[in-house]
Amino acid sequence: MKRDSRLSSVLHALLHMAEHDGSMTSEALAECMNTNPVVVRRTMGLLREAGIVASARGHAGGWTITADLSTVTLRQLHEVLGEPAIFAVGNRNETPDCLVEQSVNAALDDAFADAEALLLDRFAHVTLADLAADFARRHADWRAKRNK
Amino acid sequence: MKRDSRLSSVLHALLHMAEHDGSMTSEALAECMNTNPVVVRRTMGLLREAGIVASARGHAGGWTITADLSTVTLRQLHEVLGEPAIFAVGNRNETPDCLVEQSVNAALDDAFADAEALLLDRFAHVTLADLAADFARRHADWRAKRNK
DNA sequence: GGATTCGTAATAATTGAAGTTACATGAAAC
DNA sequence: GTTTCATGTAACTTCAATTATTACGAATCC
Repeated sequence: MKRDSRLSSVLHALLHMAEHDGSMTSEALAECMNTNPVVVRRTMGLLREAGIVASARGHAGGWTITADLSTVTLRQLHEVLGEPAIFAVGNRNETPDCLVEQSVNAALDDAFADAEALLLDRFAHVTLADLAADFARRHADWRAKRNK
Repeated sequence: MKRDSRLSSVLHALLHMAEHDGSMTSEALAECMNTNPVVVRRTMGLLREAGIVASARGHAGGWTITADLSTVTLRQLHEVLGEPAIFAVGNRNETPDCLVEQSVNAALDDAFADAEALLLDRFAHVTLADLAADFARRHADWRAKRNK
């Protein structure tokens, strides 16, 4: 399967929107993310349902962030995207009759559950505002280097 | 992407082999794992290169475990399988020019790296002998329940 | 020598994300 | 009100990765 990069994509889009005054069209977002406007609409549509962004049609339409950046966590975004499977490796059969396989599954599930819990906890403590601040830092560094 | 279940498969196979006296053919392993003999050979071939199992051709041929069960960890098996990608989600672009995307990637990569480290550490502390012991426990429970 | 079993290459099936096309719907500009 | 711009969606195709299958060669034992 292809890797799911929607979380990465929406973060990229949201940060661009945060830096941009006014709304941005699907096409503009698609261009700066190297993808397709329809894909943008699909994923941004999920965020709209969650009240994180709003969309407007017609002239001067497009997408805007409606939520406070400091209240939106990566974990929330992960949930909004439908909590896609995090791991690319897993059990062959989730509900096996075979006792051997049950032992194997139990051991693996345990480890995966802990790793997932850690990841989601990390996600829960990173907000869009944090990312925006990190970007501002990088941007300042970049300008300092350029003007040196 | 389809989920990689080779680690699960290999563990299943190894535990069956551990319970079974003598060698087991690819076909027998394939049957108890609900898969194809060729798939078994492919994956077991990697374990053979690592010295964990041995194979013999012809009459009475098949696969046998050569390593001490208490020395083989899940982490080692993961490595033997080529350290497949653990996560099904990830960054859209690993080396972006865009500073925004660099911020996003940095945050995600950080969290993923920690989760991966935890997972591999857990894997490093589980041996085949542990799994065999867990199976023995389940098997005893099952027999007790059956004879009640 | 014949049956059995691994070894392996080549190819197809499967799965789910991502991309594309096409067209309908709604809002602003003129 | 008509044109233009933009979202909303359905349907379909492409793409990437694992897994399954077919086919045949090579080795081993009876």
